Amino acid sequence: MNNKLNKQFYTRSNVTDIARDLLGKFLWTNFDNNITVGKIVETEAYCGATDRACHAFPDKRTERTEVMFREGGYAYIYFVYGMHHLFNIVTNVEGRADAVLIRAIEPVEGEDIMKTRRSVDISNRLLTGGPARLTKALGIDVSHNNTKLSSNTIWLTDGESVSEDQIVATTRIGVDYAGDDAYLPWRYYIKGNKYVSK
DNA sequence: TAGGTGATCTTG
DNA sequence: AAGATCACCTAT
Repeated sequence: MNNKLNKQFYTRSNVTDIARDLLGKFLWTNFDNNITVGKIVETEAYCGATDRACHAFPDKRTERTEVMFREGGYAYIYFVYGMHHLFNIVTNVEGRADAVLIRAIEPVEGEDIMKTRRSVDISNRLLTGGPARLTKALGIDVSHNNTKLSSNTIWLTDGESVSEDQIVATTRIGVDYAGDDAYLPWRYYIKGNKYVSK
């Protein structure tokens, strides 16, 4: 359960498969010997070639989206609303701009460090449920953009297996600008998990 | 439910 | 060069 996910996992071509498979996986960070670990419980898939909700649509290379065109297994982190850092996992082969947004984790290790970073003293959804809450809890910000996810600062491991009947697929959050693509059921979460965002 | 906050992309 | 927009959170 602590095996690092390998390149074969990240470079598969179907981003929605990867978004589902990421549920239950463990996301680790180690900054200045502060180790924090969360179980991924909510994800969203984005596809640069076909999906209007994706920053890289339609295969548009800009300074910001360049990392999404790399081969799978890198971090795409961007800054929004003047204050929030959102963490994505780049997938597919080089030249295909797909990514999975991590929307919620459940604390596994280092919960006290997470509380300190978040400046709260709570042990519920408000600690790590929500894409900006989890990056803050894990100490991730845009300076970690482009990090290879087999590094020793940010990485993923096998975690816990999640069966198909525990997975809910529904529409993505905050993508109303995407026209019909806003209705794609590309948000996935573990049914009943308390850390899933609202 | 509204306001905060700044990078990014378009000319709204 | 300026203005709208934004894969959100917090406190009212």
